[in-house]
Amino acid sequence: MAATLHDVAQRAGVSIKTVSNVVNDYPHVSAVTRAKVLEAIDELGYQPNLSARSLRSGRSGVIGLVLPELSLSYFAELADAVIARAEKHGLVVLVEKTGADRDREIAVLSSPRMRLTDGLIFSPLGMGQGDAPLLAVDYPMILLGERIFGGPVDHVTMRNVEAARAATEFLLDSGRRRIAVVGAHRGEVLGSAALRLQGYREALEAAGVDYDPALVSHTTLWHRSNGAESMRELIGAGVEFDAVFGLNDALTLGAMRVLQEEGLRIPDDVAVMGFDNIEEAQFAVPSLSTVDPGRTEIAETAVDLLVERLGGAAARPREPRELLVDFRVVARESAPEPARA
Amino acid sequence: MAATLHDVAQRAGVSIKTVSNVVNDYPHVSAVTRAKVLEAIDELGYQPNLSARSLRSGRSGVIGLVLPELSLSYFAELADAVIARAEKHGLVVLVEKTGADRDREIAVLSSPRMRLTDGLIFSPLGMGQGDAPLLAVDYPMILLGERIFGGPVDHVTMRNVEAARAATEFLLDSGRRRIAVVGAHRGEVLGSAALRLQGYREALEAAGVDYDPALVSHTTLWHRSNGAESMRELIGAGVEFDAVFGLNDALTLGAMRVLQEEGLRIPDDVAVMGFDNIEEAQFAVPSLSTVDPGRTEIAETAVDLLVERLGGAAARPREPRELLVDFRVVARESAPEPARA
DNA sequence: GTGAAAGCGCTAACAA
DNA sequence: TTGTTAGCGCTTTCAC
Repeated sequence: MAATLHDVAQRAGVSIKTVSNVVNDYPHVSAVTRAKVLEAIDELGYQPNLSARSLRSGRSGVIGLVLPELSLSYFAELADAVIARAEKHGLVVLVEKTGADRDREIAVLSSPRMRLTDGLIFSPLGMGQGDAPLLAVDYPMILLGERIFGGPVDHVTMRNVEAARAATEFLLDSGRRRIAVVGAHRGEVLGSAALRLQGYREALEAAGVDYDPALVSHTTLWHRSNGAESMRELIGAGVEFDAVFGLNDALTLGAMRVLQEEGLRIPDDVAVMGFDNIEEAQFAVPSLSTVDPGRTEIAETAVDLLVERLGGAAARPREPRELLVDFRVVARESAPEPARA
Repeated sequence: MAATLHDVAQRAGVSIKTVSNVVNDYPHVSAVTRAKVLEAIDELGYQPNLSARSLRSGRSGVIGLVLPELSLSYFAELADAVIARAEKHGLVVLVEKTGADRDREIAVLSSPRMRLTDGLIFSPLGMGQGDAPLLAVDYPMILLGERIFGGPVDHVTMRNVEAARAATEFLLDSGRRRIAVVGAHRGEVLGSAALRLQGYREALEAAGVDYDPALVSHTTLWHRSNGAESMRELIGAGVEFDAVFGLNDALTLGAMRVLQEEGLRIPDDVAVMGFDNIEEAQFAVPSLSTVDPGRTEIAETAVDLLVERLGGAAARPREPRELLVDFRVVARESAPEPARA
């Protein structure tokens, strides 16, 4: 049986409260008493019972992280960063995955299994703008992603439109004019796909290049296989293009693979640009030019904001906040830096 | 304020115990009472307080997963599978990462932050065989990986030696004789690197091919960059080889990239074989032949064993168990199936 | 089939 | 500076 505060108190010959004070670093404890207590703690191998502490204090020291899928590199790297940052605040992370399914996302918001977390970092992929009211939960929550804007909670996200626009401009600057897009979502107005496509269109327009819908291929998911498939379709349909902008890196890597199968040279025949800057992009063949959307900063900001919300009601901001992190275009072999005039 | 059992009982006009019975699906409750209670639960939006339940019952419904790093694809995919399987058992997963640091691994074993988990799935990378006694913790634990064997806990792992031997034999069968190895760990006797190297040597010996230490390159970590670096060293040293066996996929993909930078054709000049079968291997250029070590099965077995240990003491096996999952060699472009006689 | 009461281990008033 | 006491919300005997 594990030792309790009681056991420690008995052994040290003090009251349970004194032990509690020592354990919680309450300052007004005499050095002698403290030493006695610490010794007893050591001898008994005492470890506080977190369930009890949590029941009593209403705080568990656990935050929840809800993601579509951990096997997608983007989310794996995000989770890694969240866990690292949480640890700095003395918090541990409960990871839940939804498979990007709207119903499961909604369910998790009111799931009792999540009740033992102090707050949530929530990255939906199935829910949409219309579901925003559902985010008005009675615990602290930080929203990630670009499925819902202006909701009732803090929101940390990337500059999708601007970043996609910059990526497209990068390709335009290097002389490309027929830029195929991989990974659009049909009928989507918000969401990463729609926003990035919008950035693409803005860049074309600014450069006076006509938008050609034939260049835009649609997928449901954003895995490597979807990118590969889209690229086969584009090529099969005889669409001419001199560049590809993939709406995320996984898609783009899949597409790049098919380009090479087809004997197209990268970047000579086709320049390729991705989005996400996952670690893999750097070691692909050829290495993938992409947009670094500030993933680590998103993770860290999300944790920091959540911790703020967890703090005393006094320090807690009343209004939901919208935070945008910085991005940058990373030039690699698949789309080298254009020679600037 | 959230509703409690008490509130529900009051509203339904029954005792707190009856509500508890309904919540816990205790069978002997009359249909009328049950309906009344369920209605009250619904009206109040009652959600059980898991901290209280956990304090009282001694079980939290949370299991811990301790990994070196979530951003390594192998572990990300492992975590994904663990979370999926845990959910089937109604459990949620707390993920902790250690950065493969021995001290942090040891610390996490007795960390109070882990005390609110019912049990642990533990994948160390820094601890070694000598640390086996530290695994004798007083909560259920399942050990993964190949750093410690014959320890005091259940252990689920892959057939490293046999799988590496099969991979090497595959290369030998396709006529390769000078097989470079990427990712060995100097001085290691146990651990994935040592075991896989052993399999490599066994295959060579069985085929009557001499072992040449010059072909074996060493790394500390197993990231893409380490594989790339090793490959540059091998080539720089003028070592001749007609195949590469990378001790994991990430390493191998890094190495493969350098091979291509150097103008070597894969598999014509150099056949390449990895280990892990991460999703990326399938979409690399060229697609990577590799060993599927049964990652999903490892994850699922680990969760299932842990759940068994979580169960009543009656059903609990007394002796630590050692489980090995099946592997298979996956032939792709980087090392095609040899033409069998 | 249902109720009453005890207590899991801890924290936070309040007292001393 | 330290001790006493009352719960946090739930499960679990044990009666009825």
